[in-house]
Amino acid sequence: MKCQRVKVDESFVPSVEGKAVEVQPLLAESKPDHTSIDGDAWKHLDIEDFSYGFEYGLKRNYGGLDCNTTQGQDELEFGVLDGLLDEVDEVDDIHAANDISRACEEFLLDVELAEKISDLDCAPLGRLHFGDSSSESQSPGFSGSSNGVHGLSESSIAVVTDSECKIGVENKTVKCELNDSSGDNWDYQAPENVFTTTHDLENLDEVDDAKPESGMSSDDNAKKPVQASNLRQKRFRKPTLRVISLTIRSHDEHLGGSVTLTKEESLSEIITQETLDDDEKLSDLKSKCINRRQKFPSPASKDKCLKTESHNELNLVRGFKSVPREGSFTGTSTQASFESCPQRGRPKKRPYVPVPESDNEDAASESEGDNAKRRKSKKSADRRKHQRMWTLSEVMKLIDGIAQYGTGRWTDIKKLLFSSSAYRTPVDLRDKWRNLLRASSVQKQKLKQNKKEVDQKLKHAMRPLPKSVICRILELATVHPYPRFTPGGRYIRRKN
DNA sequence: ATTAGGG
DNA sequence: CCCTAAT
Repeated sequence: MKCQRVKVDESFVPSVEGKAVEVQPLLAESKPDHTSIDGDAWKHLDIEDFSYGFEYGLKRNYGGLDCNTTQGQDELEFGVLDGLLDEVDEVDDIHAANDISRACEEFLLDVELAEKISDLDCAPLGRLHFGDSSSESQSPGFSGSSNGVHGLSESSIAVVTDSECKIGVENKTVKCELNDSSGDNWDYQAPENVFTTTHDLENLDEVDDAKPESGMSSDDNAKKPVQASNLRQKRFRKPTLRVISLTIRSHDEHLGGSVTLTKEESLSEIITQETLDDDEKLSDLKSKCINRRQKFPSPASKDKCLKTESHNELNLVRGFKSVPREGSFTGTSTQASFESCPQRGRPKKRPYVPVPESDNEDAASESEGDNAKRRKSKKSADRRKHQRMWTLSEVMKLIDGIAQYGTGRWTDIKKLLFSSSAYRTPVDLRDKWRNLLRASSVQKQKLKQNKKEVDQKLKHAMRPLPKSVICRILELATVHPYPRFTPGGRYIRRKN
């Protein structure tokens, strides 16, 4: 097994060194002391390890056609990554190495982000790189995972463009994933769920409406049906993931703060377009990315930024898995069964609530017993926030619920619309509504000013909400005034 | 137990 | 999100 080699000799650069060598300069050039990340995983775990495992996972996907990764397995792999984060030193056996490799499948989801980013990068910069980069890289794009990284050292832009142009469906990406994820993101075997209700489509339109604001180009996005090839392409591009992440950052550094803001905004917008079920999965990643940009927007704090960048990227992967697959479940036909026996609400004390909380699926697949054991042995929930990002779909569900029940019946809304989300207590819903009110009113004022330039500066404080959503919120705000008080000052419940 | 409201 | 007070 190749993975053994990696494990045995950490300094050994495997045959995929094209990757490792290419990527590292990027890291090195901006962060010379990348060995001193605050006492954690990255101190011991070098890029090579991941790159290698990365490719391994890729091969495994296509060679073994291991697409029907079960939720439980993902769960376990997530745990493995978690363990890596916490105690890399304990990666001391073949199993561990194997786990690393398989855990890299998790980059698949990450790639979706990368794709969106690449859209961003491709469009504004033009397709200048199309020709040269494609000719530059190895012919069949998919034969090796290294090609995606090829040429990174020369021009990170080229890499992005390359990956995108190889696919040749540049503008289809978003839509495809929307459709794809509306059904089943993980096992591609449930085609009947691929197309969801018109409600989702509505949402798509709404997001699209808000999209032009970012000034980015996804204008000619045609809503094309999902095709198996697209799904495959996503996997093929897996290797570019990390590179693209790095690329974005490097762009920011080179081009300066203004661009950073733009990217941040667009990024969140794009990610928001994830389908309503899928974005649940993406939520954590989204928050990670956005936070990352917010935290280190200025090129000044380069070193620090980079250091944290790597760290965050690990978190990113973890966060991805941390969002359970229940989203895709609830959004589809299986929802009924889930709702019939709603999960008991999140523990009253809310101790750590390892975000995944997909115990049902987890228990279902008992394939990797040792892995489970490994995960449990680690205190994996250490750095995990007991916070869950609100996704656009959730927000819209909440808005729908408020439209139905008005404000003040949060438990009802929770039971009816968030029955499948063990997290999100009624209080959470209310808090979120409160925040939405504030945010929407603020954005409305921004709309009046209509100063995009100045606007952007302030905008990075809050993640832009689609205009349509803002409208609904404002509308609801008038219909259901939040503090619902009678003239006498007493709170009244809307009867219904 | 649920909600309002402040931190 | 968390906590507390009020209901």
